[in-house]
Amino acid sequence: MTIKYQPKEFEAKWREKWKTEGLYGTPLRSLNQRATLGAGKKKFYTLVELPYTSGDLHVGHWFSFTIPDILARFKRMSGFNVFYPIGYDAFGLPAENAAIKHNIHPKDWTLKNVEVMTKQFQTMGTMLNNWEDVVVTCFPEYYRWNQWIFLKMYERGLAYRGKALSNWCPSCQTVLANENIEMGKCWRCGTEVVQKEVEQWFLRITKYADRLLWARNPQGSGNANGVDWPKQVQVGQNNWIGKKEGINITYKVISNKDGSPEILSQLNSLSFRTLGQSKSDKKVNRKSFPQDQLKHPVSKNLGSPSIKVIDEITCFTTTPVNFGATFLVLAPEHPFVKKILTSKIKSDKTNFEKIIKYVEHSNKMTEEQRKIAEKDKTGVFTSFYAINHVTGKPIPIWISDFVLMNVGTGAVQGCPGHDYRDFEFAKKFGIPIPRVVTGPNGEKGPIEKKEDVVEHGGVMVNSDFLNGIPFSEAMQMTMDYFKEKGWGKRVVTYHLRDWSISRQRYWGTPVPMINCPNCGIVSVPEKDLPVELPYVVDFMPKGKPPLATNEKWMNVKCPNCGAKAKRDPETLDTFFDSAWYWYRYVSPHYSNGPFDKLRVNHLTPVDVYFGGSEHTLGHTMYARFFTKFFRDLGLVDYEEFALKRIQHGVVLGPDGNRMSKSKGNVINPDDVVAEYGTDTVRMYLCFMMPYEATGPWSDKTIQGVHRFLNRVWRMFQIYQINQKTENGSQNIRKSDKSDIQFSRFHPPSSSFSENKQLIAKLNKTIQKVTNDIEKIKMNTAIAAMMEFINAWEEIMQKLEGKRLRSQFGEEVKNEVKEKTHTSSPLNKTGIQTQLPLTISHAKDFLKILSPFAPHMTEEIWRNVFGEKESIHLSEWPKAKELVTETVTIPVQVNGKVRDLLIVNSELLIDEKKVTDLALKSEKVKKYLEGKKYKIIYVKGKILNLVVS
RNA sequence: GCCUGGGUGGCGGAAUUGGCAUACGCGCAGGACUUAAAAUCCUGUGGUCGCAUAGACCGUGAGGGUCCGAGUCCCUCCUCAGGCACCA
Repeated sequence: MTIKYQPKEFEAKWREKWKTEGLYGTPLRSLNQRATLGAGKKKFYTLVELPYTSGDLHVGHWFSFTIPDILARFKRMSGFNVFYPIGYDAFGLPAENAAIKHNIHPKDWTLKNVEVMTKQFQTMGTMLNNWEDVVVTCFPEYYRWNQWIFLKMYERGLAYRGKALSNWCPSCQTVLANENIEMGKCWRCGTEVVQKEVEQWFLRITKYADRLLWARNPQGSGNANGVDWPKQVQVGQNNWIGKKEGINITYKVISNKDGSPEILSQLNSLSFRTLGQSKSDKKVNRKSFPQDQLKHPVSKNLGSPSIKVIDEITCFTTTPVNFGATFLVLAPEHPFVKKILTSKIKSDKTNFEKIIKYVEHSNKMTEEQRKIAEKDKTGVFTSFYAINHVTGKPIPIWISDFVLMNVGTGAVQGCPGHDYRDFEFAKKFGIPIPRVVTGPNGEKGPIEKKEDVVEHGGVMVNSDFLNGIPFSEAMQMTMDYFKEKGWGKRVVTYHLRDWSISRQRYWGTPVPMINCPNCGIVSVPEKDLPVELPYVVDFMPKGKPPLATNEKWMNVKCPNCGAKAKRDPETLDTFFDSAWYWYRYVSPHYSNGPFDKLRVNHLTPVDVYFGGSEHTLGHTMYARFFTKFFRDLGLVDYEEFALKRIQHGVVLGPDGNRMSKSKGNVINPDDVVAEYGTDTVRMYLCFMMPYEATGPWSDKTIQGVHRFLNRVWRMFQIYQINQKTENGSQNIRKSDKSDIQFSRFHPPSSSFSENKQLIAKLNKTIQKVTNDIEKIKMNTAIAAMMEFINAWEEIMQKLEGKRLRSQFGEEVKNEVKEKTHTSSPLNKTGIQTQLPLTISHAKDFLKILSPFAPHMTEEIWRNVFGEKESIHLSEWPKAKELVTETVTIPVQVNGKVRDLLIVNSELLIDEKKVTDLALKSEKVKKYLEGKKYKIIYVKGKILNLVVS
């Protein structure tokens, strides 16, 4: 062992040793042998989102795996049976893109990456413990169970064939992922991408919408659904599910008897009852509707010989402010629009031209583009009118792309006085904007500016029988009223849509279905699983899915009737693969089902699930969905698969930008490991920022933790108890001056003179580190250990200094100077160093550092202290409650700190004594000067004297 | 736009949840050791005014409020980052 901290000399050695000693062997094997799985230690399942097989491991992977590794190691030392596995998410588009671009088969590309990444992962020194049984989602052994799950869903009606809008390249004849669209054009051929309805497989996740909602725990523990997940996820998912209670209102669309739309003049000539006269502020009883008050002329008009009802349009709304509804807007894909386009319903000629143009234009835009609000509202008039039920007036029907077909009913009623979006639309197209709700200060004037719009709250006005009723109550009344009148139906809608899972791609799980000319869609029988992905296909897009190019694979016999049939050439979304993988981790080679129920019962739910915040809405929700489905199958007996979720941030490049090859700001972990060693990189990733934060890599700050490890390393040289130094300092290199300088802490023999203060500090540090690891605050845990080393060094220096002074008087300085010049100064002085910590104390400190710096601590543990068994199998130290003799109490006068009192612990209870002590202080006296004052004393914390 | 989370020294960030703001680290300045540099070690380091290791005042995005006491709680505003389903 050399004095200088040179991690390269031992890090690889220990990793090798740990492997041969089976230190991180998977606990799964022993599970098999155990008679009862529940016996023995408590389990702790630490899970990190499985990495995608992109090739190079980057420093972000280190970040996401190192922090959980520290928790896992800590838990193991604390007596848990820890399961900390890994696997690879191996299917997906990038593999196929690489294939297209570089002419490598996706499988070869992926497997090569698995190999490279595994090597890199292993230099991280994590205790990941399933390398022999690593799960790779592109192996048939794995995706076989994807297919099994799909079939189970199909059996239960949860998987179905449906249509959805997709990005479509008309030239390549294929569906494109968003990432394959550049400036609205296909990445390969540059053709303009359009939205096209494509038939595909869906999972009925909407059936689980209510179960996926996060409900606050009534006990107010902060937990929801019995588990501890970030609020960000709970709120985000609930918004995404978007449960809304409202009403579907059906409007009658009218035209002339001959079908021509120009009826406005006729309508105008009809007499309408004037509504909207305020009926005082008298409250209306909810229960009694003014059944007969609204005898407006609608029904009469509808009976008019010149007008007929040609269609109905249903609008969904949560806020039926219907006295203020002055128009309807349809999505460009709305069936009514289709009827106009196909001339089933004839609109005015000039409008017809405009409508065709408008719809064409909006088809080209992706939904995402359409959602970007705040741009100018656009739209065309259909030339038709609907009748507002409560005002009896005809209101124009428009088409606009701000209305999305798959939200609600694809048609909205415009109430411009109480909705900003409707207001803008009405303003732009000159549609009336009546006020039906008072403003925050009771305003009743006309609505002219955006600021006048009232979206929530207020009291109804100009609304006939609703006048004077508060907004939300009035909405409920309106809904009840419409329901009673048969004009609408109360409905619950969800923003969540069914999950489209089929991809017209090669590199994924084949959909285990067969299209038979006689029987239609037929499941592949369970016994025939897996439907293996054929190696030979043409994965250049040519108007059909790549799998369809392998005739041999495509042609099968129908399992039902034996007729010639075709396989489904589509593959499953990779989110399907990752929606249940942690169950497979538990029994990676199990062949009687997706997983071994017995093991799953023992090891799950997952105790902590680490991952990126980018999966707030996608992956984690699908994973929860699958868990609930598994519960319904009787495979698990809980609703939530992870008891706790922690989401990490991103390590940015040194320039503060996201790391990317093109920017040249990528930190390659291999490089930094070569420079500082694994332990330093691990420590730095913990120390640089909180786990949830996002921030830049710093080449400077990493040197700080390296220095820290260096100091720890050197400190432990004192405990070099196998007396190497007795035989001279042959291990000290003469050229290495810094080592020699350090050697003033390096005595030939030592005695212990325990320092109470330092031992109290050690216990505090153990406590702090223990708490911080539990809370995943690794940065402050390291800070605490740094503080401890600072204190330790300081005391060592004092001991050293004291002794030197007493022995050599004023010549200390020269002595020290001389020491640094000689190669074996200690022999010369023959100093006996007093150590403030015993070996067992020192070991405790080493233990709490070991999850962070596993290699260095192991080296010291075994080589300095001569331990036979790994430090990582040792027991986590327990902090002792040590009562410190004195406590510092700040004394404030009028809230400003004026002095610090050092008070004996026993006196803390006694307010009088503490106050008396404070009053003796000159610094405090000065501010009191015989004035009257009030005493506020918080025991053991602070004393505040308030002068009036 | 909506939602979520932030704004604290030159920088990354602490602060037992209302009790000494700036722990720990980086950087910087000075010193020791070196022919020199690197490395290492020591000292200092929020701002303003002081001969100052005397002291005073000001300081946690802005403004107001509650309180003996506010980075922390309340109100109004400014601002930044992330998310908003065929992306791993």
